[in-house]
Amino acid sequence: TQDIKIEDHHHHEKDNIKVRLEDEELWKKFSSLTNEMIVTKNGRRMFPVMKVRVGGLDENAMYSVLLDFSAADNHRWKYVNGEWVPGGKPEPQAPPCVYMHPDSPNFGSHWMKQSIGFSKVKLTNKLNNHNGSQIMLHSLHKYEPRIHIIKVGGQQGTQQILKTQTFPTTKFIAVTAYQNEEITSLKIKHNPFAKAFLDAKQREEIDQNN
Amino acid sequence: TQDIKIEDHHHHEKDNIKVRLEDEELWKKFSSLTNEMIVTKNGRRMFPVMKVRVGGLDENAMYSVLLDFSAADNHRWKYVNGEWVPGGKPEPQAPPCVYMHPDSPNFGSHWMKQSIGFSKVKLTNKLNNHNGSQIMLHSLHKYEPRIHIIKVGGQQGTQQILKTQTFPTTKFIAVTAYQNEEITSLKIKHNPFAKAFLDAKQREEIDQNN
DNA sequence: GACCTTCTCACCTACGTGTTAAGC
DNA sequence: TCGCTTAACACGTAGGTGAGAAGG
Repeated sequence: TQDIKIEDHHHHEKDNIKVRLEDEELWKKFSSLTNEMIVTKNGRRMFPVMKVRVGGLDENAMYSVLLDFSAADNHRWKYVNGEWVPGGKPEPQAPPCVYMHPDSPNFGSHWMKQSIGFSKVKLTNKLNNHNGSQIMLHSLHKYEPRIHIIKVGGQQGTQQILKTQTFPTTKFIAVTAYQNEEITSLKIKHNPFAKAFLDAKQREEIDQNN
Repeated sequence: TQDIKIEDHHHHEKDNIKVRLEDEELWKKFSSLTNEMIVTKNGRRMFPVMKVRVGGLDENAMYSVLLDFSAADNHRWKYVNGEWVPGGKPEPQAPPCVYMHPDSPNFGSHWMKQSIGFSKVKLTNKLNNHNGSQIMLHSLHKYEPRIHIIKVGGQQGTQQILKTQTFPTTKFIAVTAYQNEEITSLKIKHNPFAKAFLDAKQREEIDQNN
């Protein structure tokens, strides 16, 4: 029966690959308010950061891990009266570019020994000639991040998508400036780089409660 | 005749690999004074930074690039009367650890498209349990940096050293504090992270000239 | 004492934040 | 005007320097 298990494992390699989102509680806080991500000319990091844990890879095989953003719909969105509402006309979506995790390519053992963070990816609203760290998105459109696991071939350089995983709680609307103040407060509260605004915001909230 | 060339290329793959040092003029300035590198408990970066340009790899094959430090001799060195002199007894050298460039493993095309810098490697005088970014050296011993090109095998995970290159101008003595003031001045002059001391030192030099 | 090592420090580099005012 | 975008800015994180005093 052990032989059968091993054979089974090899025949269904793809099915055994698991991709789990980390920090899901944090993502849910943002998601429940409709998450927003800033896009700038030079590119802005995501917060929260996409972070996944991968299992089921062959320790000695070579993989790349990719991140991209699928258009959640074709609408343009608008923030009116404290609510996000879809705009009028569906627009054709440009083909989404893809971000390759900087550790790529690497062995299955590398990808599985610790969680894989995408802190370095930058979201932009300009078509940049720059490096591969920037992904172009359309402002005021909704996106859903996706992780792809790719098997890196041997000498012939072939690449094959083994697994694609989406994460509904990580959906967001790209913006050039935050629309929902509650999103701003959550970002300031949890992102260490925004600590400069933490005390000020906290004081405001306290003042409002008095 | 073209077929012969291609065959020849494959038979002598190793011989075609070239590893060239960058910033050699800068290295020479330090080398002419006998270069020193600080080692600390937590690890200190090198300055100048080892930076090489590699050619002659197979674009689609997978390689890792390694850095280590061979003992230039078995002596302990001493700085007396403004000169480095070898100490008395030759000592057995511990096996040198090796630092793997963080882009490893990667395709030949990746390694060849731009120069490969080792800015992140840290030199330490303690056996650290830490990560793989630190290399342990013995203080007051002389070392010569080496670059290794390793071919990463396919499924079986084999690794084979294809090329080892040393760079005489990058030799240095590991120290816990700079001995030669001229080395200190050169480091301050060229390392951006030491800019805090640039003005002070410059003023001193100017004062000495008056 | 002489020599070498360790620790703390001020001062940088490098760059990630939301804010705000100006631009379109 | 209104809606959206841009650029300059103050204020953080994160960490790389040699100096200098203290330790061994």
